[in-house]
Amino acid sequence: MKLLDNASIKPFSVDECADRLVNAVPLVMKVIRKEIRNNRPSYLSLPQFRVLAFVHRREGASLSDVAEHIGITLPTASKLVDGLVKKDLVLRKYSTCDRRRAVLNLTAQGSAVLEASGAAIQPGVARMLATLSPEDLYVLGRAAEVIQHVFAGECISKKPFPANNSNTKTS
Amino acid sequence: MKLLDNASIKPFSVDECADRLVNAVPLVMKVIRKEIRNNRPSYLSLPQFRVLAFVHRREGASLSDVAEHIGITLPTASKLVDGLVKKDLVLRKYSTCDRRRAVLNLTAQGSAVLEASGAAIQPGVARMLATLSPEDLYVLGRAAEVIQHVFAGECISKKPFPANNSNTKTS
DNA sequence: TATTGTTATACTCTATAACTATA
DNA sequence: TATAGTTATAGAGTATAACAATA
Repeated sequence: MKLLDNASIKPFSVDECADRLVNAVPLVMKVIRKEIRNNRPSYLSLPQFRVLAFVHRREGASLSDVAEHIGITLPTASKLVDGLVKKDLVLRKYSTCDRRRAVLNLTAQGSAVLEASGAAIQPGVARMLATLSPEDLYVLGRAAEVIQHVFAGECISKKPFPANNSNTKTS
Repeated sequence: MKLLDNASIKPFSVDECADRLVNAVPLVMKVIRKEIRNNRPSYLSLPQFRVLAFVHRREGASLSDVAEHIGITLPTASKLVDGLVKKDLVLRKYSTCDRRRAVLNLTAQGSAVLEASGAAIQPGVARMLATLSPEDLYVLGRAAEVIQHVFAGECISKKPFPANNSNTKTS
């Protein structure tokens, strides 16, 4: 598929592109954060919400996975998960293969809470885009693809995706 | 300037575009945050860095401006600024027109610290983009433009830009 | 001995409530 | 009475250090 009219575009340098990205991305992030804030239950802090969302994406994740991905230390992750376990949103078992390793999963209630909140984020952003031309929408959609391709690696744990091990026991 | 080969593109819906944005933007944000973390002086916390950067963008801003923009309460902003003033990075005077209103400015040292740190963020992102094709760079650059256009309003205080009032006195 | 996670401790960030000073 | 900011208090998030359990 031919995307651009190559005869007429003036390409951006890597540096200029990075500049623009550094300025633009936080603007979107601010809206996303606002939506999360407004739509999460009041008893869930933002860091807890992030942990909950991560466990959703990576059922069976270990505490180290959480810490590494969210960018916090192990003790902090431990305490955040403590809170989620107390609220009955996350189930913390320990792997029978390696009994040191925690195996985190959402409870039914955790899934419900996350879905209810998460569903509200996208529409908030969509409202901002409502007035854009099809061409602008296309540019944004394609840019998101490029970003996924280039930046996704940063977001994936170096460790293999944890098998959703059913050989677990409750703590 | 003709940007897209309209005959061949399949436009994204607003919803799909929002979906993609919600997934892609945090990936870039994570890299930006990492760069900030790695390049700010160790005596500056991330919230303090954000306040410092805001005062840089809005010399003469009030405490309320800081609180509203960063998304924190007035007492929190007050304490963060306290720390910056103690570190001699921010100067807090009070307007002579309205003696309740704080007037915040960077000290020479504050400017120096911010510039040194800030300069390092963009190259970190640029490194991620090094392998992209000119076409992908173009898409990212254009997307940033669209985002600026649509989302910039969210980031601007509703109040008029504070005049850099020289009629101030030290506290 | 190395790895996974927890506990202890201390500090920053954060908000709500109550207050002061100014308008 | 309303607004800008500070202070008091309490709770959450954070990291480093020390520890326990397991591999």
